[in-house]
Amino acid sequence: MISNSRAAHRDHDHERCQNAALAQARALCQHRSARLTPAREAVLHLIWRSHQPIGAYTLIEQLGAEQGHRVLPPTVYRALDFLLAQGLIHRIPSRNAFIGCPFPEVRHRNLFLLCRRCGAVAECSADTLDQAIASTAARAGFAVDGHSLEIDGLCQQCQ
Amino acid sequence: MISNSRAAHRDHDHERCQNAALAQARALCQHRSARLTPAREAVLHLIWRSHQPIGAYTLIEQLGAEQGHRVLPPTVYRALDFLLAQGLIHRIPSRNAFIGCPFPEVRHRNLFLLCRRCGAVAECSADTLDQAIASTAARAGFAVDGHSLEIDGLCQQCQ
DNA sequence: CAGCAAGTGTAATACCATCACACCCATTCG
DNA sequence: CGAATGGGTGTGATGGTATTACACTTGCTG
Repeated sequence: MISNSRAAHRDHDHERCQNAALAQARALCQHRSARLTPAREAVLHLIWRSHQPIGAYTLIEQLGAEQGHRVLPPTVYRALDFLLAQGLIHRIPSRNAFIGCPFPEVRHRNLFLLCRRCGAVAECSADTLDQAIASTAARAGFAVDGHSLEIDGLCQQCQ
Repeated sequence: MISNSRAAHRDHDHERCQNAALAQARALCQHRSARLTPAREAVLHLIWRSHQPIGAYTLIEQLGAEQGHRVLPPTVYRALDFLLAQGLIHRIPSRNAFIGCPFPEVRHRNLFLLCRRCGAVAECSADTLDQAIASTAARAGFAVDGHSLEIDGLCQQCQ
């Protein structure tokens, strides 16, 4: 099992957390010959400002403020598409919002822990859970491509 | 484990399936003293016309056609809110769409099997999976309120 | 019958996402 | 060298999803 809940749902040195994520993203993109352009990196940076999922229009607004001029939706959505394709971020469907992926280098299936009080989202991956999903689907004769699992509740610090 | 995948993902007498769902909804609402008004029942009926999730604006359009006059969004959203609160339907976040619940009388956690080919959605509930989710969350110190699990893939008939 | 709560109708608006087209720029290759 | 190509970006318009605010009705209840 991998998880970033100890960071996401607690006080921590987020400056460091954020810088590590960006450094990793740069390294990964270089390795893949994927172009992490200034626009894309700016969006990733904004997403990593917190552990709360952020909406596309908030990004548009903040990016506009940063750059001193109006930013239009496709600019941000294109950056988001790239970051999603590279596995650097995830979309949280129930929130129509985006969150940085703490494990972009590892192929994994996701599980999000969404705290209803602080709003922070942690990401986990657990083999036992993947197996339970696979076997439940198998019992219905269903061939699994992928899944999305969001768990709502209270993180340890907010209980 | 409960599941409606044998019906949802196969040919079946859907007329019967639909009538059963409506009858059950009426009985349940009566038992709870919840008012299944004509508007609400009309929306539920439209949702049960198929096993594919249906969007709010499709409902608005179809309801307008049925009633012979323009229907506005709040009309449908209010009905949806009621049906969701009564557990008679579910929302599929990744699709922004709604699907009838085959087990409204049973308190359960949901798991949806979404077929990418035929578009039909089956609902399952499995204790082993609930336990795996609970234990994974527990390892992160997370107190679970509820969850949403969507599994994408191919149903048996579409493989 | 007054007061209240639930349900409904309507217009307007907010929020989320995509399309279509133009332009720029770096790379490639004749 | 220069045309062709393809990826990335800027911009206006549009499409799709959901909520707010306010007015009105109806049925119940004190």
